[in-house]
Amino acid sequence: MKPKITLKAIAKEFGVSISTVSKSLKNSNEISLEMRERIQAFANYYNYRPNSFAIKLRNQKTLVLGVVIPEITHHFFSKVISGVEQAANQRGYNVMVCLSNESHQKEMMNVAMLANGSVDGLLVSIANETQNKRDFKHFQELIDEEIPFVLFDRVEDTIACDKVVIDDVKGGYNATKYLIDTGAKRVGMLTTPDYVDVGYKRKVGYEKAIEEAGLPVDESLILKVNKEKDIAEQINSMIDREDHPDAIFAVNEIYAAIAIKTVQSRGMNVPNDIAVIGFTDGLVSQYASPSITTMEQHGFTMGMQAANMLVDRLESDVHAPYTTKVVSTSLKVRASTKKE
Amino acid sequence: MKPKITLKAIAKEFGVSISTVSKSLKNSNEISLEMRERIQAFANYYNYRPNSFAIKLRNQKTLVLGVVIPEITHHFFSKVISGVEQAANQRGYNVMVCLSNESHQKEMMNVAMLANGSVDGLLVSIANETQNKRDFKHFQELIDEEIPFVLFDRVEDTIACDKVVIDDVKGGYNATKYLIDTGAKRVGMLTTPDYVDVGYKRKVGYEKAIEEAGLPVDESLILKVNKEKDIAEQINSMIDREDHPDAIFAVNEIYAAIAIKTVQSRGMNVPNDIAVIGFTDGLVSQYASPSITTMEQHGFTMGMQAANMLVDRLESDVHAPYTTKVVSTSLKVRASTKKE
DNA sequence: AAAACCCACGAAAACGTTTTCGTGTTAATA
DNA sequence: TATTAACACGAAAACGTTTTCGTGGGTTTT
Repeated sequence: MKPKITLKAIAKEFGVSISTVSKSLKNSNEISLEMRERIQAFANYYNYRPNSFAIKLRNQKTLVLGVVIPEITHHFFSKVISGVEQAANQRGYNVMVCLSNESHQKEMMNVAMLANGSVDGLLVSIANETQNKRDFKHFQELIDEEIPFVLFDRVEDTIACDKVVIDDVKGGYNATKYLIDTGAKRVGMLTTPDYVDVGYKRKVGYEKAIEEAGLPVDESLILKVNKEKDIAEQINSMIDREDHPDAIFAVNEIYAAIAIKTVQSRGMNVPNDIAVIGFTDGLVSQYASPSITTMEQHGFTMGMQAANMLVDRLESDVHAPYTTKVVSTSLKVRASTKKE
Repeated sequence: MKPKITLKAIAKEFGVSISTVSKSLKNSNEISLEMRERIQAFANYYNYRPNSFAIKLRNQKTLVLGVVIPEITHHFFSKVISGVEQAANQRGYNVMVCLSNESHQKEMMNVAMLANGSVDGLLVSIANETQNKRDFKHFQELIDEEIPFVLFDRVEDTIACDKVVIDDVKGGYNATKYLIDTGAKRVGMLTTPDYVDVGYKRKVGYEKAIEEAGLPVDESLILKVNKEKDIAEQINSMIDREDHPDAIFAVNEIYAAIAIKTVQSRGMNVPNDIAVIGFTDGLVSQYASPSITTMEQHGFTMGMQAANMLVDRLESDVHAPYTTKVVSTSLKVRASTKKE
């Protein structure tokens, strides 16, 4: 990198002090108009830009927000990033993205790295492995060091901080209720292991809707998908029975899409034989055949909210009480479910 | 943020100089073992971490790579980010992501911002609008300031820098040739306006394959999709004719998916009546019905390559001659095309 | 006993800003 | 004419680190 021009160099050029140059460039009327104009013209010509490290060292602020997410290739998370980026930019901040790849180890490293002066605050969605191990000491360190952070989507209730969450219980409830309202009598569910917070909550909502409708909760219709094994095969075992469900609530769009393909491959029709509803409105839901009815998660909104909460705390009262914002889901009816 | 402990504070605590503390923490044998141990224990207890701004001010290095991409919600770009992130991390760098949202203005702002000391170098994929306007002066500024950068995927040949590209001409050629090899006689193409570099190149490959097969190039079968208008409608106008194509090469997976839905909605079968091949192996291609045959772009590989090129330049010879790496595509056969 | 050497540490510069507090000169006021 | 005010600028501290170059006191060598 070319050595950039500094105040010192300009000062030398004009035979004045550094302070004079600094003030001139800030257009301080402490300096004579003539001198100001000459220095400004010179600085402009040489494209002077203050050294950002020097500024940051002085201000102890980076104007950068750090984001740690489990996976960037999930449509939902990329939407969140977009939202974070937009809100951050509007408020004069930039965004640094780190990926945990669902690894506890990598999440800790990223958090530690970002907390170590790279950013003013962070936005984190917790990795599955971290939720499984229930090891949150890296967040405790943030609290000890008084570095503001907000948890979003995949949160942990016991951590004292700002949070932005989807109302997953309600989302699960509404999705299931919609299936029941459109005629389903036996609703199956494709979910994650219980340690995945959002999967668990959606299941709670699912069970609530089933019970409210006076239907029996059949544990054999709740499949906790093991991502390590063949997913289609696991789903197939639910469909390949006499008493297969007549509707399926999938906890994400991928499971929904695989379910649809599995149903179709067995010669059955979606939604007539088995209706399917997903979660997260990604590209797959839009372009699958049939297109998939789903619970929209509004990731973009969530990202904006989270970023704004963080900047609010950064710029106003750092010790304000913590709040939790709930972003509600909304039903997007498409072709994979029956009409009311 | 809690005021962090500094060398000065430790020095005061022990009644020694700052240099002694600094050296002790670096375990320099200039300092007596006893003093070293006492200081290290103290620093450790108070969780001392050097102030990163001070370090950066001193070293004039950030160990951060900036990335500017048009859209993060494109699966291809999120794959690239993953690759960049992994390669960067392996080599001790972090990644800062900025989105241009296909806007020329925002791209310029992001590049200027990142170049202004936030990062050691950048990775950019050019926004459509920039390609359309052909205004690349922000890159010229990077060159003038000698800030290393590498362009990837959406590049501009006239800019002097390192590049990583897909062999789009060959990809377009191979995709088209595969359609012809599996029996197509009239191959249509869904592409972008010509100013989108990658779309243009894929079209060149398409035409080459058509000509080589001794088929006529029918301009009316080449649809330059206007993203502002209803895409399905535009595609429909190509299918809704007596002499509709018997195969379609779509320049991305979204157009491919929409084409499939459009064909199906007209009561025709994919691939028997019209075969469809896409570009980019995203989730849509995997989960559409039928699943979509496509040219894999290997975004992850591309990201890793680009990041490594950048770090290589940063860490070794900054004035080495520029190179262009070509990442080849590969055909992923699925169900939207006929078998050979 | 003089010369050389080692040890353990400190002073200070450097990185580039911003900002407070002078200070010397000139012009306006009493 | 003496006092004050305005003006235009400079010195220096502060942000936190690293590193070079001393230096004083003690120990070992000839």
